Amino acid sequence: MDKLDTRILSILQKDGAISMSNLSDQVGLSISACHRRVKMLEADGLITNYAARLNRKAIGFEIQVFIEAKLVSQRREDIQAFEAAILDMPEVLECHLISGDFDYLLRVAARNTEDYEKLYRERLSSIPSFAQMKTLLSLSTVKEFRGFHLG
Amino acid sequence: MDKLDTRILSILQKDGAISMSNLSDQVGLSISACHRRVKMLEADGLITNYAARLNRKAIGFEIQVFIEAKLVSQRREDIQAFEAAILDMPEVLECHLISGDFDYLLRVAARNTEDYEKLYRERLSSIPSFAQMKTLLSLSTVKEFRGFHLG
DNA sequence: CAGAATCTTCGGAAAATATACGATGGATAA
DNA sequence: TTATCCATCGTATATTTTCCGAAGATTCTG
Repeated sequence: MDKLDTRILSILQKDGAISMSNLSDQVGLSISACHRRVKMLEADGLITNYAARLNRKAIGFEIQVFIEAKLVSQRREDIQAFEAAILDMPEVLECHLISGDFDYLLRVAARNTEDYEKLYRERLSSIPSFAQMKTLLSLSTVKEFRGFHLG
Repeated sequence: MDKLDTRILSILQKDGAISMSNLSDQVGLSISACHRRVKMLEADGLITNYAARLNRKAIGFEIQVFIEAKLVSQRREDIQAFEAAILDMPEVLECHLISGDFDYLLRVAARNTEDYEKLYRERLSSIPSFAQMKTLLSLSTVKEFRGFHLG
């Protein structure tokens, strides 16, 4: 991954729908050379996919919450049961196994507070291996993810 | 935003580089009708942009960390100083103002532990309004963000 | 039922993407 | 040093996709 690839990735992170000719101009390559590199970056798995980013509030998700969750134990069955349950809940946008007092950090979006309360009372709390949680309500987004800082 | 728009958004969240003919097939519209709706969704701001998603580890960021941060006070100047500093740090991928014991939740990526330590000792801790933090090291990603669950 | 909205199909121009092929330049080995 | 190989580039060309308008059909709604 040289300077040119880095530059290509930086641009594509910000604008994945840019045309090849525009992209090639910006990195200083011919269209075909640029095209070849992009395909290479895709084939090598550096670019996993392209996606439309949506405006969370505009599509009706008023609430965003981070949840620190703790399990009843670190036994394999409990871990697997919890992770399977999480993977099966589309409202849980992401989930990370973490170090610290808690075991997992989740990110959840909900249309409103009722939906969120329902989710956490009826779905999260009812996972058998689930022991305890701490809710961090996102009051506002100071900085939104717009890609990694390369180079 | 009707059923068709929802369907279009769902698909574009997963694959922002899909061709119009493929997309229109999947939603059951003609190419031009589908094209019109997509442009509308963009113009209305439901779709904010398109982006390439990168494989974090493949591009060399071994470390991902969540940080809960607390300020010395909730005075306006301290808040503004902190947020300005955060916005100026490209290693901080996102930052949310949150409810709870801490004031902010950050997500940070670093190439290795040394880079991370350097970042937090030299850059984060040195923000004047910064008082205290708790690091949640991401040990593994159980579920990755792949878009909101619509409909 | 009438009007509004939205769809479909068709067509063509413009733009973008993909492919083929030859040229250049650096690295390696005789 | 020179020949050869390999990676990467650029130009040119072929193919596909996008964009946008027009005209008529269909669906929804009051």
